[in-house]
Amino acid sequence: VKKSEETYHHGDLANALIKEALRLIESDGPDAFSLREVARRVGVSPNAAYRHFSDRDALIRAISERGFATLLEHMRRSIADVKASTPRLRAIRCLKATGRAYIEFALTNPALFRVTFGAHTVLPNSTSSDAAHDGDPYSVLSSSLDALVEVGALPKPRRPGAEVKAWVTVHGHASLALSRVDLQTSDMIERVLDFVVEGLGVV
Amino acid sequence: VKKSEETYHHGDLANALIKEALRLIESDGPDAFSLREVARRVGVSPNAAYRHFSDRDALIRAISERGFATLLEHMRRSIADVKASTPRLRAIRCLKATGRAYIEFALTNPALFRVTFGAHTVLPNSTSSDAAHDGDPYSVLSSSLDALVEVGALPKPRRPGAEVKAWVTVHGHASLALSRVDLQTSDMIERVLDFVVEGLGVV
DNA sequence: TGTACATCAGTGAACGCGCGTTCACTGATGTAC
DNA sequence: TGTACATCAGTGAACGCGCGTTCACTGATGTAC
Repeated sequence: VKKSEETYHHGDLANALIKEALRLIESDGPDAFSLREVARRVGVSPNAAYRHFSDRDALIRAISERGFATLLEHMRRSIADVKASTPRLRAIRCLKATGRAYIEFALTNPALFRVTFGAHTVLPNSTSSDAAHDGDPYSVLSSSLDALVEVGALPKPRRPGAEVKAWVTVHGHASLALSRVDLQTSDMIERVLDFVVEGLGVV
Repeated sequence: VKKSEETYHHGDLANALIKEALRLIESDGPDAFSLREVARRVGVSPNAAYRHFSDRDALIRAISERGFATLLEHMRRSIADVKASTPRLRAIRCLKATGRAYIEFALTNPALFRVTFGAHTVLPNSTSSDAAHDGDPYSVLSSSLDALVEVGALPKPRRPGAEVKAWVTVHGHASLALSRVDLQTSDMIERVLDFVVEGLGVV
């Protein structure tokens, strides 16, 4: 992987293309993306990409998946960092951590965020709702809401539909913050997280 | 305007281009937009557009402005239709009407919604907050929140920051509903509107 | 009311560009014996 | 350990395409007298 510059065979071209595509998109916007430009930046001929992706769309899909994975990882780390003296406090802070991670991800990777939640993205479905495995961002959110119920911080009757309420609010803040600097301060972020907690009826 | 098909001079080309651009975007997605394609559909040579728009970007900007205007009109009409027996109920329903109009606008004109709130859009600023004139969607929201305070439905201390909370939530629902059919039902829309009202602390 | 002429709003052809994708190819690598 | 050969992962040239934009133009319209 390290001496890849020298060899005829790149070694890890698929990953290199995705990485470079991310950098390109992040610096010049989602519209600047093109297969040729990415190949150019990696230092490879345009059609080399076709060894790894069937076409332009396949590369975009790979980028989008990378986005989901990054978001998921960020949420997990954010939850892992939570410190609290009581289970109730811990559950509340974990919920807020998921939302904070989501918004921070958007602000740190604005273009990737747009691609990930772009027009053609099929989002994870809420139907697979026994979300014990936490394989995607939505499941992580579900679990943290379940935890709130378990510790008695969220009345059971208020549990249904809580995912959508939380997600919608956090997603809206993340989206709008991309073009409104006044929403980017951590103060405003904490405010919306508090709004979610309140609105859900956490006691 | 009616016999425009016959004449050499179109008569209202600027408007015709915007209208056709909207139709194109709505049927084939924002990426399908091109100056040439729009001109082609209007039945005019590609460069005729340059009589009315300095370049491609100017046309896009015009489309985006049209989007804001349509949204604003839709919100106003939605408010005008509100019926209520008490001032308090009226104020609450007006707030919900603005949100409903916003979401309905997004669902009715998904591509326009994306363009209007796209990457390069500068959104109205909350600094011009003596919003008595209601010249943009944000001001309409502000006014309806003021009305809630006036009738005593919203405690004054809860007023600050209410715009952002409401807007963010509604915008998030609108955005996500574009790719999630399960959020498109009027049931889910009413649910998120109730969530906003509750979360704001309306009594 | 009629005419001269400036101005307006379109045409048609052409430009250079970067794109996605395909083709026939070749250098590097891994494997069987 | 050495060699033959299949396979893998890249190259380089070319394609057709639609794009935004510019050029010199012309037909239609409005205005001054």
